[in-house]
Amino acid sequence: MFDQEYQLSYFKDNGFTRKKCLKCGEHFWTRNAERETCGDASCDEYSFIGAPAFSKSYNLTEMREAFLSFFEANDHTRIDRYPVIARWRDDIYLTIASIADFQPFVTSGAVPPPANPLCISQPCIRLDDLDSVGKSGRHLTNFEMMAHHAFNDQDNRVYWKEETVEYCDQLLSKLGLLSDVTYKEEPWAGGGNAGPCLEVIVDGLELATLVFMDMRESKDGDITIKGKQYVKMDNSIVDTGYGLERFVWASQGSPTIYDAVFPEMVSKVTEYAGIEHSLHDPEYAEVLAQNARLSGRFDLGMTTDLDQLRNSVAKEIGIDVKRLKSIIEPVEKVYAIVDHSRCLAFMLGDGIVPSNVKAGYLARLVIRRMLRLMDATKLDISISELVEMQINQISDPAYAHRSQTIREILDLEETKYKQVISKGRRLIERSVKKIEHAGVIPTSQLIEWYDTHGIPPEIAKEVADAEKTAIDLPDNFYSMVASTHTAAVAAEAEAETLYQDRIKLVPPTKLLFYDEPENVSFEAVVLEVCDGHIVLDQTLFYPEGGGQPADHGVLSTADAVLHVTDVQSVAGVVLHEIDELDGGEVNPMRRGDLVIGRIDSKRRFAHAQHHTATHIVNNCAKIVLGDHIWQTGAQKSETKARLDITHFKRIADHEFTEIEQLANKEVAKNRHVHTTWMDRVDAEKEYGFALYQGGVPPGEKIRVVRVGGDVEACAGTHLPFTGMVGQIKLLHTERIQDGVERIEFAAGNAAVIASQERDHILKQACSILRVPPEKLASAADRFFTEWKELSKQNTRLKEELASAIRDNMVASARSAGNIRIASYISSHADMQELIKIAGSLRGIPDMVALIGSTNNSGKVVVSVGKDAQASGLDAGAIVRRICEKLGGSGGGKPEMAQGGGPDAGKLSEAFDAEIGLITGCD
RNA sequence: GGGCUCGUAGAUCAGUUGGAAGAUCGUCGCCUUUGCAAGGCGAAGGCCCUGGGUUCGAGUCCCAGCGAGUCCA
Repeated sequence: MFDQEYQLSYFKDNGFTRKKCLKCGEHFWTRNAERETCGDASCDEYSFIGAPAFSKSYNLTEMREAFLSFFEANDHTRIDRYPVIARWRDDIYLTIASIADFQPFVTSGAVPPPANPLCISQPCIRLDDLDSVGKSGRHLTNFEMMAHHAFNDQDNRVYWKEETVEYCDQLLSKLGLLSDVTYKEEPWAGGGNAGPCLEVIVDGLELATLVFMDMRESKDGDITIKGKQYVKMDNSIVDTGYGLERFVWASQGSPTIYDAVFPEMVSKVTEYAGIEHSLHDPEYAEVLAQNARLSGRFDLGMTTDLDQLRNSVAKEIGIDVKRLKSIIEPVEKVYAIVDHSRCLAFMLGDGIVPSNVKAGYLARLVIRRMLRLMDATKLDISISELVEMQINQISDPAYAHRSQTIREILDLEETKYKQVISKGRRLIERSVKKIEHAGVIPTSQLIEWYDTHGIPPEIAKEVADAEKTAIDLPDNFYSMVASTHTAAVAAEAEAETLYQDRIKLVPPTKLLFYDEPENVSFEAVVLEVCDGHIVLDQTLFYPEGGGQPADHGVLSTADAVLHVTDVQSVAGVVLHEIDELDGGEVNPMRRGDLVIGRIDSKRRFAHAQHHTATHIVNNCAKIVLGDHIWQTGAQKSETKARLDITHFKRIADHEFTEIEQLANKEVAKNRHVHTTWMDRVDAEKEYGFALYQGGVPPGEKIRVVRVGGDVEACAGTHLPFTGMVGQIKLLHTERIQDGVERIEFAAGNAAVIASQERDHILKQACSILRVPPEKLASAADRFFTEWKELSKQNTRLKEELASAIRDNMVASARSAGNIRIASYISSHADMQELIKIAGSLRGIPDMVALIGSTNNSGKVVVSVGKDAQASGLDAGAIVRRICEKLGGSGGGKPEMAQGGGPDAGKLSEAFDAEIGLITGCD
């Protein structure tokens, strides 16, 4: 496929020939006449280990600089890296490639790139190969993708394949490449785009990928790649990715990428793990080197591959597999720990807050994994220290003032993890003791423990072993867990857009509320009527969006007044939904009608107050809690608003009041609220991605709203001055998810009403207890304590009363054969009292006691002594017989039972009947 | 966004088919001891998370809420 796509004159002019790989059958370009294989990892062994591929050894900083300055010298603009958390995207959590920085708006052509052509070194995080990290010698969770990008469209052609390959070739020789390079042909597809691609391979290692993106996915596309249809795009993008860490590794020729990328950290952690001396052992060195050379061939996603790798390394060196494992596994764990620590440095440095959902969950995943590895290697150091070391290595100035928060987050996570583990151990110990005789702990139990309690099966095994209990832990445990989840994944139904077909034909509605924020009425022409929805040429009605509800109001013509109850924007066209007409009247609006619209200004004003207040509160939360605060959602109404923010612990009372005070100070300053339409690129440059607190708006121009220190891309209606918010009253906080706090508050008149409501509650409570408000707490405390004491006293008294009644009953008991029978009816006793009496009587072997109360409904308790039971009497049966007569039922144990029924008046009669029955039949 | 689990004494947790709220540790008192540790005896300590519902009767079953935990996307 695409054979012709790769016939570059650069190849032909520079001594390259096209060959077919003897092993994998793919085509590649090479200068080396003798080369028969493509050079890819599965076809060739690494040959740079111990024999560097470049004439000079580079570290990360040197290599990055060499790359960027090379492209700068070739007319590329160097741009700053983006965060590893993809704030500007709503389809992915983490930045997985440099091109992700420019998706979706730049790649689609909707927004111009920040520079063209450009070069960047973008830190990326990919957790797909988490299991291979440390073992494969080349996998990293976190890497920097050095890249140069050129964005071509019909008006502006920057460069394409020829230049891209030439740059690559020149860069390699500038870096001092000693070996030969192969360019392997490989069509690329991903994220809805596709195109031809060349993999740049040196000494068995893929160093870079040159993607020529010129197709997009389309159902009726004429080009098929990997089972999907694509069409050619009008624009085309040079998307390259040069693996910084791989270049450094190849230049050093160290056994693994980890040794090349973070040598200091590796040696420090090996030291902490107590294995640093063994690394100097020649046997170890040999094992590690062989393992490194061969591991490139294996894709370690599967356990079988790992076993194969182990076997072939053991064979090569001539040692036992067990011995090999004992040598290599601790080292692999150290590599993984070091890798994870850097991944976390980036994640937390860029502001991810660990959570049980979204990107936060990914951070926790890595944290937990690292802690587990640290346990396994018995590292006597805290996770926060290791991550801090990495932060110092990265030396990003923005990270410096976050280190305090990062330390706190990690220490908290470590504590939480330890709690989970110790809780898990106790849980397992308990269940192991329970099933002692049954034998084996089933896999299903392990899955449940892992799934619901987060207990890793390794820990379960450890505990079970210690308790000498068998455990059924299969190798494919984690995939078994995964399979229990996939069954539950529901298919996402594609939402059908309202009146899609008809709206397509209507021009976008002109939005008046931005330019005329104070205006409440307007004139417009009806463009379209879809049942109860009216489309106008222009409108003052704000359509629901950005957590702000729609405006309400009326649309009137010469002979009709229609109430607008909802307003939605569909692809730029605003639909005004009108209230149902009386008696099924037909919508009187017709295309071309002239209407006068009037919005409910009170409602609009309340929304604006809450919206502006939301920005203020968000900013104050950031000031009080730290700059890891990020809005994850917001909703406004007329009476209150809520704001969800990322925070790693509960908001404390003093923080709550501090935010409230700060917010009201901002209101009092009565600052101007600036709203401007800006080029997206300029706005991002000036304010950063903090703009996208409330989500990412589409389009080249975005509306930037500046409220004091808070700057956000926001389409909502705001007040012109902060003072118009009036007052902000924080109502309460809620933890909607681990790592996400919800602040609820009211603004303006709603704040006054909310305060009044609270006052009212306070007054009510005070009047009930007859205390002034300042004494309410102490009074409540006193009453509660007193109430507890009185109920205890009450219980004691009931016991005393019970024993007095018991004595009376014993004295008045009637004999019937070899049993005695006594009864007692109270007019006020409750169930608890009756039970106490019965309880004190049931110890008398030959006693049958019928105790009842006519308080509210009929209540009955019956006790039957041991001997009486032996003669065939059953308390449960007696109670049931009695209660049936009361219109109820009951039950219990043979020695004591209780019940009741609504018909209390029949109690005495029922008792007599029962006594008659018992004495009669006995 | 979806799934699962848990809220009972200061702590860790039991609590059978719905039928008188428990254990262990800790606390306090007494006995034993020169003292401590340990042991023996005893005691205090509970809005069974909250609110509805079902029921004669709910810690237990159902619904809603609050709080905590965990797995996955």
